[in-house]
Amino acid sequence: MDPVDEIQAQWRRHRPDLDVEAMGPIGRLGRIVHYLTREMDRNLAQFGLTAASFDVLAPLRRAGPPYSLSPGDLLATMMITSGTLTNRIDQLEKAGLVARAPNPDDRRSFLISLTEAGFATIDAAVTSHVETQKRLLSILPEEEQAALDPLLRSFLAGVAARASG
Amino acid sequence: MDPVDEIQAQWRRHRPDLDVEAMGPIGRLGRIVHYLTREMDRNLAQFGLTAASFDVLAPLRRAGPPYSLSPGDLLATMMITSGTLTNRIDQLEKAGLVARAPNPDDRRSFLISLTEAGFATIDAAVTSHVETQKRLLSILPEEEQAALDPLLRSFLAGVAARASG
DNA sequence: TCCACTTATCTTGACATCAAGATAAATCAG
DNA sequence: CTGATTTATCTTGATGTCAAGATAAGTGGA
Repeated sequence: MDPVDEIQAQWRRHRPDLDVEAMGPIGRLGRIVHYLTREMDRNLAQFGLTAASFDVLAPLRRAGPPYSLSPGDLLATMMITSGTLTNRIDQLEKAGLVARAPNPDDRRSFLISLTEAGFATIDAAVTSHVETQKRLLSILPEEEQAALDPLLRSFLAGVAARASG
Repeated sequence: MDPVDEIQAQWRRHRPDLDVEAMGPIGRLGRIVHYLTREMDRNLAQFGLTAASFDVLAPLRRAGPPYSLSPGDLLATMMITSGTLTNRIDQLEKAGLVARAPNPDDRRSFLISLTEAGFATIDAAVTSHVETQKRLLSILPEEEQAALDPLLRSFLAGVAARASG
């Protein structure tokens, strides 16, 4: 009886007409992600970053030289609204981790680039970040990790297909 | 190559020293939950609820008669801070879905109860909510659902043990 | 060329959340 | 019984997010 089982049991007692089967896996997914997120956030905080700022710096870093992308490029990878991204870039610009420059290809747009400080920060943070992820995933025995990933792949593919197309 | 694979491939090219294996399953978990959450939120919105308000009303409903709990009882089930809960209860009270009454057992505390309107709202919402969950989970073929849940159970148990004890 | 339409980004206003601290009541040791 | 500590909830101030709309520049057909 994990906490999700308890919740299902309560519903079964007080709303026996409901089919609460799906609540099990979906509830567990949510809780797992909640805990993982909290740990990853704690780790990033050591570098002065939040998940939000990490998610802007990381695409710039992994894009390779010259470490610059337009807000639109960033948005495409990020499941947030444009206003949120504007705000995140503002904060990172104030912190000196990125710089805005005019986009020579499109005067409506900008190029957001890592500064030297931004490069150093994301490089150190991502090194620690992947170690944290490895540690968190290793909570699950290796055979179970191996069994889990194909299922997540399948689920994500289905869910994304339904969301976008 | 799903979007998470693309991100890993970029890191491997530009930071070949990193072990980005764990990013795969952890990234997929996050994205799956993001999509599921969005769908569930949309469904709840039809009842004038958010995930936040649902998460207060639901424990009251499944507690059974007299459908009342203290803020502390609610907090224990809810992974949020006390200030957030205060605010949620304030909103629900304004909306007429719950009522605050003094707690006869402890004068520091209150009893939060479903009003008639609150009861009707959560009863309709949860009926639709479990149907939505069932529909979302059925994106995954049944054998894969059956394989997934034990893995999530194991992962949640490990992660929760690490978080709390 | 010109106008309508689309695209890229930013702005505004409302709201939910958290961390930290305040308040008040309960508990417990002596 | 008293003072110190703990517990339960609320308050405050800062921040991040979104939805909707504004602004400005690019695009394409007549």
